[in-house]
Amino acid sequence: MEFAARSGDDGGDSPLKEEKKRSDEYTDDDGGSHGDHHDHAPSNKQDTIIVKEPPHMNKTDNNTEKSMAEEASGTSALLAAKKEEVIDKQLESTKAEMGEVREENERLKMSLNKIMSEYRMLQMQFHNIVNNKHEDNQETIMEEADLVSLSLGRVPVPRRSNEEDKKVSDSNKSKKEDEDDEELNEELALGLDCKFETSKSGSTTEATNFPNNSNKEEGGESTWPPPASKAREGGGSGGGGGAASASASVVEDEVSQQNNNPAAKKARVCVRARCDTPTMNDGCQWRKYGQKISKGNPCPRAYYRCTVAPSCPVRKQVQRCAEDMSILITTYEGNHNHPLPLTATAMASTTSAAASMLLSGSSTSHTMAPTNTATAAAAGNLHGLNLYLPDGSKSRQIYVSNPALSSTPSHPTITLDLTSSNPNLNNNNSSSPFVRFSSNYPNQPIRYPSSTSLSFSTSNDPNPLSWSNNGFLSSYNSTHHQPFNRSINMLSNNNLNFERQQQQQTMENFYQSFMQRNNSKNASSSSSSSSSSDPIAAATKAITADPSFQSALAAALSSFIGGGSGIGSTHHQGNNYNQVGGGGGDGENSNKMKFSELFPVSSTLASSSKVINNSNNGGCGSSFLNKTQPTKTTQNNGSFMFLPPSLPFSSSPKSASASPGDNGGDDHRSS
DNA sequence: CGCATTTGACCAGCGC
DNA sequence: GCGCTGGTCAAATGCG
Repeated sequence: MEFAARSGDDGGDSPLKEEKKRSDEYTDDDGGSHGDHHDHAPSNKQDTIIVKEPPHMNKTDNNTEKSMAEEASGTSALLAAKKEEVIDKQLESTKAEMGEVREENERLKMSLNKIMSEYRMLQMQFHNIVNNKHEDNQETIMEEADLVSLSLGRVPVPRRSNEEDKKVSDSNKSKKEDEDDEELNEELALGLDCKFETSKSGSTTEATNFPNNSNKEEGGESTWPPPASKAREGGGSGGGGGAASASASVVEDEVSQQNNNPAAKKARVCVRARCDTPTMNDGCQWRKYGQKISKGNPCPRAYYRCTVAPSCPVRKQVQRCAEDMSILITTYEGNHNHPLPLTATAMASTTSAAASMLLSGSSTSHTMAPTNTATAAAAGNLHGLNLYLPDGSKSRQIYVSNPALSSTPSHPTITLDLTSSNPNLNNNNSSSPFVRFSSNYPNQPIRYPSSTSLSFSTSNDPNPLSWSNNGFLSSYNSTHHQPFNRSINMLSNNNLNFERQQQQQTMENFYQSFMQRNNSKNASSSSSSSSSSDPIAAATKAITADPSFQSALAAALSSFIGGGSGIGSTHHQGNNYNQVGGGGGDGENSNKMKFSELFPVSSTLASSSKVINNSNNGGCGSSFLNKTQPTKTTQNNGSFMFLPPSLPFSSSPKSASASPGDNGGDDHRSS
């Protein structure tokens, strides 16, 4: 800047000075030699000739003619001289101006270079600051990693930081600088996202958004394109073959964005819930297009497709549990490409979030590109999610397993077990229902020990969560929702990346807040034996001591799991196309179920559309245990407060949406 | 009559 | 290559 300022001062004065100087030089030259000005020299010769010729013309009138000639020659000489002078002045002025312009140009260049250099320096400084912060956070997280595997959306800091540092060191090269610019932008975006959850809605939608509303469907990671290999797919009875193909292309785009992971193409969300009716009323309209007897289960599997929109690619499979006929296994596949009914958003958002978790993990397991490390880490963290929900003697668990093996990687399935009677899988507490998300993604490294859990619920919760008509968890008050409302609302932007980021940010904020509180609590009241040796218990204590924080945590988790629609996002429900599978909470039926009723659940682990039920009393998937891959699911000894999005399944299915297909074996097929 | 469901057939993927 | 299985199609059927 110093140089620029100085040059600027020179630039302000120098043009005038130089012009004046050159003007003086011009006058001097005009009176002196004109050797440089060829046009000017001949004219002087011409004047000389004119002066000399008259004597040869007439010698008689020598005097008069001579005087006239001299006068005329003098006049013409003056005129010519003036012309030449004017021309020379113009030329000189022009040259002066050009020189001025050149110099100005040079000064501008110098200034620009100076600014660029300063910009680079500031950029490097910013990089360093950001990296330091990330490293600090990462260190904190890694310190607590064995205690809480809840850093769902955390950005993978270490790799990124290293590479950026490396790039910063090489910032002299232009390419590197460009890369740094990109990196910087990303960093900046992330940083802003951390602070302003709503600020990125528009910026992050370019990749996954679609020009029209129908393309919003693929915002979710739960992109499940219809089987492209099957030519018959488009011409189904549902009609809309062309639209279906368009949707398929959209899905393919989405898939291609997801690291070309074939597994991501067929991700599924399996929901296990007790339901006396043939099917759950999840709010969407379904049309049954097939039914088959699946291996290992005498109960037929019914195939439904969404009929809300003719081109909607969403499929769902409904099947009774073989061992417990009261349990209905509903598997959702695909994303709605249309606005969902208000009553369908709960389930849709829930499944979308689950699929998002699953696919986020899947996409990262195979792609280690530096630019995608954030997603990779998030995914890895997702698979380490292990949440328990102790409710007095009972505990609810949300668990995202991270199985390393999968029999059918092409069908990664995440299971949401909402059955109430299943005993806790890992705990030997026979009466501890829990919600469990499981995924069967193969080759997924476990980033966080799955055995860790965090319990911070109170045994006697005065405010049991319940699912109200409009999809709110009624026990939440608006105050507790506020910190998360923005992020939740933004989740309805139908952008996969954004949604994921929002979820990550929400969880990250939550985590940070939690850790702060935890630390403070430990500092103040560390009398318990678990304060130092058992950070889990300490965290539990810290959280249980603060009901408001429990609610905030619940909101965060709900927003994460439910994709935001579950809490305070009713205004966006109509636009939430991102959901996986059918819709959800049948708010119209107003099953104001208590949370404990909705999520007393057991844990299941789905492996390639086969459900592993670890419960002792017969989850429907237990019969498939022999076929399923052993997962790295480990003992979950802790408990974790979790307020999952409610899944208000209507017990009385409507004729339109409820498909009686699951006849419990009435209509067995043997294809 | 229109729509949804049923159901036999077909196709593709996978494992042996 | 063959058989098994899952998934889908589409004609037939049923229902309001």
